[in-house]
Amino acid sequence: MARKILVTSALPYANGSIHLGHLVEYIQTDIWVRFQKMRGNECHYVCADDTHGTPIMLRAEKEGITPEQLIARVWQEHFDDFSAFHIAFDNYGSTNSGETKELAQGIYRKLRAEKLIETRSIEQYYDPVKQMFLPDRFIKGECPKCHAKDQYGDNCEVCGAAYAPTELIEPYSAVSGAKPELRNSDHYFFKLSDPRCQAFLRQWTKSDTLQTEASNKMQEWLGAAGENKLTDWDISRDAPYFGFEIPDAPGKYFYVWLDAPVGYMGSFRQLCAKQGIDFDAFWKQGSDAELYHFIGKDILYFHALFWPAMLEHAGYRTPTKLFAHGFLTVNGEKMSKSRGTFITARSYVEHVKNTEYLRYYYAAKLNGTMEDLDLNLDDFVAKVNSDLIGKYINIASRTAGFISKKFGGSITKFNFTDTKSDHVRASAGLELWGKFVDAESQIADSYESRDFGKAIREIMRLADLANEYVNEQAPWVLAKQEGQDERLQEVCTVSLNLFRILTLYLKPILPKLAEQVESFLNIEPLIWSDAEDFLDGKINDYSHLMTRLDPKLIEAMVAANKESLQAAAPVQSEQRHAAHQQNQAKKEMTEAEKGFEPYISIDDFMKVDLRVAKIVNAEHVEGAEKLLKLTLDIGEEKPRTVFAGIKSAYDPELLKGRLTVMVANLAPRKMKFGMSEGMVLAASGEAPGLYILSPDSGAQPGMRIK
RNA sequence: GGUGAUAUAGCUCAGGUGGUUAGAGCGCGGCACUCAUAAUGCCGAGGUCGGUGGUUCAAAUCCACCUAUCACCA
Repeated sequence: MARKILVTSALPYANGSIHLGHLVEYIQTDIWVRFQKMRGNECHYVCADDTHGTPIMLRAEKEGITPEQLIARVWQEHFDDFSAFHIAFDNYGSTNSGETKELAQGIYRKLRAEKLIETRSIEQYYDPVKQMFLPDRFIKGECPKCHAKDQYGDNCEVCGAAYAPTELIEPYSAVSGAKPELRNSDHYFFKLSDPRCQAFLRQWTKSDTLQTEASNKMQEWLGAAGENKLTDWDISRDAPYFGFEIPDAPGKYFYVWLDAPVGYMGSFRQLCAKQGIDFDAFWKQGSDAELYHFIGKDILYFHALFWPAMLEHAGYRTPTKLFAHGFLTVNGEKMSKSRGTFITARSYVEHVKNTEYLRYYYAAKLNGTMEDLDLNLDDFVAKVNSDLIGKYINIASRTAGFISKKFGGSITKFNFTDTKSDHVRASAGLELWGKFVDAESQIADSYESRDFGKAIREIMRLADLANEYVNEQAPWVLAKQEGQDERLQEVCTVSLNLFRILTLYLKPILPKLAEQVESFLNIEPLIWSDAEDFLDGKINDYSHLMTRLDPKLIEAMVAANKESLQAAAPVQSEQRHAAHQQNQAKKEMTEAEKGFEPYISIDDFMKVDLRVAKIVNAEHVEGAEKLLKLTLDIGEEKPRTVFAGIKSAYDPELLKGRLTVMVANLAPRKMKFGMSEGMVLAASGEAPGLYILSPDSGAQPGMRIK
């Protein structure tokens, strides 16, 4: 029975171009969807542009257009990019749609009725000139840690420190340049801390909906039962904001991350209207349809916590599974504008043109886990050329000519239900053909579990066998011999049938090429259940199906992306920025470390009780990555126990008996491995290396340092 | 600082539950072939399976520690 499946990819933000990193996900999803469709399942693939939020509003303003104009333009760009890579959405919508608005507001109303919405006054920076509240990324100032100028409000790009915007020194608005002031405003919160949400999520995240790695991470975020690690989620933003107004809350808008996933539903609703699909059959609670979200591991938080909690308590079904993938690296490193490896989809299309090369390479590397995926450009060229052209295409290329030239396009008519009869000469071929057919279920399993790399390894193994077969049969020899025509025709026919099955297996990855092959072989569009079919009738003349990838094209593409360095749009993803705000409340409470004061008084210094300490014992701590457990004698009756993060630099055996310096009046701190009653001082800097202090000879344990 | 993941030939990667000389593709060297828009086949060289220590008759595979990279959290 055909499965009913709804699939989504994450919504790209309408503030930037699609790049090769994005494409990992869309290509992965598209391959999976095409596979499901070839299998005869009812599978719908929807996506949309994510269009709301302050960045969109401000960018439109900067360009002198309305947000609607901006998102319409970007929508077209995104859509064109996806089309070029053969990403076949059944509907590509926008979160700025009537459908999404209605659904988002409906979900909100239900959550409110469930008493899961709460208002609370929060204080945040306000731009008095622009008259708007400022998101962290739009506040700049001096880093409180390293004092680098012009750093963003959430973290410092120079020293990497994370902090709250209120900690910035001399903050200013990145929008107007004005000095921001703290103001209060009522915000709406989704009560994720509610016991109902906690209980639901605890169960949901463990119920086989996530990859095991992802599930483990979720348990970390959820904490142990009763730990109440989840904080409420701030879902409102104050006007002016480009988004949907919150019902019964004038001037308040849904935070962009509230309506982004609802965009999946909105886009699907559009598809339902177009094709007469029953929306509720897919979304009502208890639906027997399958729902899968392909996402990057960076947005797991939203999809595994907020989203299912929203759906559950608004009366909808929750996702069947989340498929998270890793990030893309290029040549083993993060994509970099200065190295020219931050490559946009458009730039790839302009330089390389054939997008199926990339689909193939990504497929070869995808395995269904959250591991990062490396696009090694040299390997890319080598793999595409040898696998696709050298092995696969070559099978057709080296045999089709004989069929055209000698037999006018006619292939041998085998009766394959009768393989035992008189086809002795072709038996080697038939046996091989049987192997190809038998590989079907294993390849299907690999596709189903998103281990495309495994599928490709198997397919290429078969392609190798096909080439061996051609070599053994040597059709070029047969062609020169008298009276061997029938055999020649059979060998080429078998070869082309092998090629046909390989094409079928590769079709989810190479849909365009498969179409060309179908037209060359003069057959109907291949579907999965056709694996056992055999060519029948005439084929068309072979014309080259795919040419080798010239490494010069890659070089030119990298060079071109280097040049556009200046035009760099912010790489920072909206997701990260959004995820960050989630931790904001907690961070402010814990009052992160302040930057250094220019001067402190001697009294301030005297507050620190520094003592010479003798290390009487030092040992490894089981389960600790970086800690050593030290026992320190500072002349007290009982030695102190201190955990120090110096494992990387010191062998505990060699520390025993040494004198060092400790802070004796640091408040004791309970650590996972026990109570730490002070701290040992050590020097470290940018360079690797860690150095504890030693007093000059003669110092005695317990001496005060002042 | 904490947690987790990864580390296998020059490159990219496979290697359920520990068990004969550790695999593939590409690249490289040699040979063969010439049908195929230089594409194929055969043979070969290349690895202390990140390091150290341990468990075991036996470890790439299990354990501990160390190192490096990445991610998440603080």
